[in-house]
Amino acid sequence: MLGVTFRKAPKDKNKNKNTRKKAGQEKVKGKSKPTSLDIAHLAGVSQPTVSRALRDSPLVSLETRQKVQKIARELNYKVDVNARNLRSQQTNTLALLLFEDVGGGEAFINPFFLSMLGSITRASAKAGYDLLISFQQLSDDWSAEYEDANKADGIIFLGYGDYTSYIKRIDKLDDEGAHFVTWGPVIEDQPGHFVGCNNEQGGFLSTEHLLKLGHTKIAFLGDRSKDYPEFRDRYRGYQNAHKQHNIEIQESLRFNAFFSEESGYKATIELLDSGRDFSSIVCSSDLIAIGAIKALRERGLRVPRDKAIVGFDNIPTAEHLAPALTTVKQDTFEAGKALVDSVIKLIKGESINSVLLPTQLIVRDSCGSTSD
Amino acid sequence: MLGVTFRKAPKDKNKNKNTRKKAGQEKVKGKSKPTSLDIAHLAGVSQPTVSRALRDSPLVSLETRQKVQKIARELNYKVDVNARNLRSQQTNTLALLLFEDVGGGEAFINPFFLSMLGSITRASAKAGYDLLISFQQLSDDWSAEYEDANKADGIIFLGYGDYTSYIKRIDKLDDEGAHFVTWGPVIEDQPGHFVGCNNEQGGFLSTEHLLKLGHTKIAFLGDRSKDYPEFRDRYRGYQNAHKQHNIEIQESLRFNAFFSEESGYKATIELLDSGRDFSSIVCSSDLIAIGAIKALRERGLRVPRDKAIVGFDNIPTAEHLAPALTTVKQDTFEAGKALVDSVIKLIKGESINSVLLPTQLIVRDSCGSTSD
DNA sequence: GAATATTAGGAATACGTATGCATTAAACTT
DNA sequence: AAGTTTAATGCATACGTATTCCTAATATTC
Repeated sequence: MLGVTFRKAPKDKNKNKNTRKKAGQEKVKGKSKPTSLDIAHLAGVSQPTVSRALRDSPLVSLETRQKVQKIARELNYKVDVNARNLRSQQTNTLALLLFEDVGGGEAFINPFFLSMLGSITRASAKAGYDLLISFQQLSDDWSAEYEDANKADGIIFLGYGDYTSYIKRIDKLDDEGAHFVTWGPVIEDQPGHFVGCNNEQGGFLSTEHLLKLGHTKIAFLGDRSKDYPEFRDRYRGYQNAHKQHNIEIQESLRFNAFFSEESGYKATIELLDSGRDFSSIVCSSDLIAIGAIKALRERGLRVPRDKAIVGFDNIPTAEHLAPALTTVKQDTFEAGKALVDSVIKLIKGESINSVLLPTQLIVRDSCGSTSD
Repeated sequence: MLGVTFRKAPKDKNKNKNTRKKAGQEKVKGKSKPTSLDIAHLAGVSQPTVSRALRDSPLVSLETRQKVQKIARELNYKVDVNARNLRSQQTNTLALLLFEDVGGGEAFINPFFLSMLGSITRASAKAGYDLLISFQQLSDDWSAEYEDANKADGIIFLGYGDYTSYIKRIDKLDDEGAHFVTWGPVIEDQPGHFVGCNNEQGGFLSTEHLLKLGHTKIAFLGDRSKDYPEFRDRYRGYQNAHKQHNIEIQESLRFNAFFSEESGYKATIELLDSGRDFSSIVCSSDLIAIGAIKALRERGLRVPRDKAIVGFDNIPTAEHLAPALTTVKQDTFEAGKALVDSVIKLIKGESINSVLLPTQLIVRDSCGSTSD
């Protein structure tokens, strides 16, 4: 019973074990990879039994299982994922689609997303999924063909702002029953599920911090259009904080700025050139804050002595800035976990709700005295 | 000839187009995905013809090709990559294995690698390959099963330093004829191909910069073991620069530091506590430099007035540090391109050489007067 | 106008796995 | 002791594509 014999006489000519070659390129040193059939022969069992044994199916006797697994180990056998996926119609892979409108070339990626990318990678590894990563230009005619083509079981969308430009596609995805989760503010009337930070709360925290420090003329740097809902929500927080402190908002202190250092710089210059009176700035992102600080410094203004600054995101650079930036932390670690958890639940057919993560104020030096 | 008729009468019962379900989970809204066979029927041709037509094979008449492609578009057909890969034995996918010994948990990823990750992602997208990303702990019993399991056609290894711990596996990979490229210093006697920056040149540039500024007592913060060849090479550059300027090196100014801010901090404290005389520090990485600056500042020393500092890597934070960090730039953009190019060449069976990228000194403020 | 080359497309099959069903032998029931 | 359950395994097949022949029809040659 233990004799390792071929149950099936090897089919005369075409048992071409070592003749086979990888299509095209010559793998000089490569012996062809072992298959479950090879193991079956060596173990004296059938291929299906090998398949079951390798996955520890109780349908196979313990003895057989161990024998098969031992042989597999010796041959350094690895299941061919393409065959497995094809057969089982699932891939055990998540796709991460990162939307960022870098103007091609070597423009650098927003460090906040880079952090997210890191945490998502970790989370999906921990969950036992492979992760496929891809950049998409907003301008592209992207087709989220990842699930259509059976490359992935689910999709995570990552990107700032202008989701409107691909909402129609999201609609289609939804129709097709794809499993996807989008990073960003929860948008009520949109299909799909969202994971995002509580931007309104964040805007509230940072503004309140300044108000408590006695500031009353607080500028706001962010976008005014509806294309960037996270900015809109941060502004709402800014409004709420003012309301709660009975301080009137001056609309004229609100300036457009987007995600880059440059835009923060420009907006601040505009603000300064406008001649309007202000003592501090709430920035919608850390990059904007960096630009703002640069502009202020150029004009001979010191932070926080002359103007106080708050950022948003808590990118790695924030703590090393001079002055160290007081900012609102988005917990990328938790966010990554939540995104991955959510898609996986979707894949498994469980129903989920959108997730709203809390934000946290990180007080450092850019607002001056940290009186509480 | 143009009549769109079924060449083959649809096999009685089992043409179960819409009965089919994705194994396991119910895709409530999901119609089953169209296959090449579906298109074949609609176009009145055979499945192989569809396969050829979709890839614009000249074996198919232009007329037929267009008809098939039109139908495919209408059905939103996407080739099933698993089937394709299984059949063609290639995946059009690269695997990026990132080795970093984060102590589990939320430890953050070295920003330099994050940049590399970004550039590799871009480069591989540009080359038409999907990218599979995965973290590996050095301590793990990792098995680079990506190519074995036909998940990827080639592998990129990314990581600092201690490659010795997995060299045996690399050996095995090499034996198996896997296609892989490793980021890091070229190691002569190791199998495989490398892409790396010219660390020796970088070390030379930074040290020379200080020497030209008149410094003669220059400390070096990096690793002394052989486990981190990049550090060893940077030190060599440090030595060469001294030699060229006829300045004696003081071995006692060399301290161990690895990749973290903490280690840079500790090393600097040690250095200060040793009471040895020095006027500047060459740091083996920007993170080390950040730690060093922090330590100096704590001791009431100012950079660059009291001590000059040079870093290595040019991470995004470097320019925002106070003072802005003079450092050696590793061009992550080019590096990503080179890595991807190299693996792809390997996959295509072309022979390649290891690549040594030039480094560049970025002069900012941390070394004081930028006399030339 | 017969022989040959060319073109367009189909039939058959392989890629490697997972699963529904059938089969056999052993264990258990009454 | 005959029937029934259970355990362990094999058979056949499907997943969806790409490729290697092959065939038929048309175009080309002398």
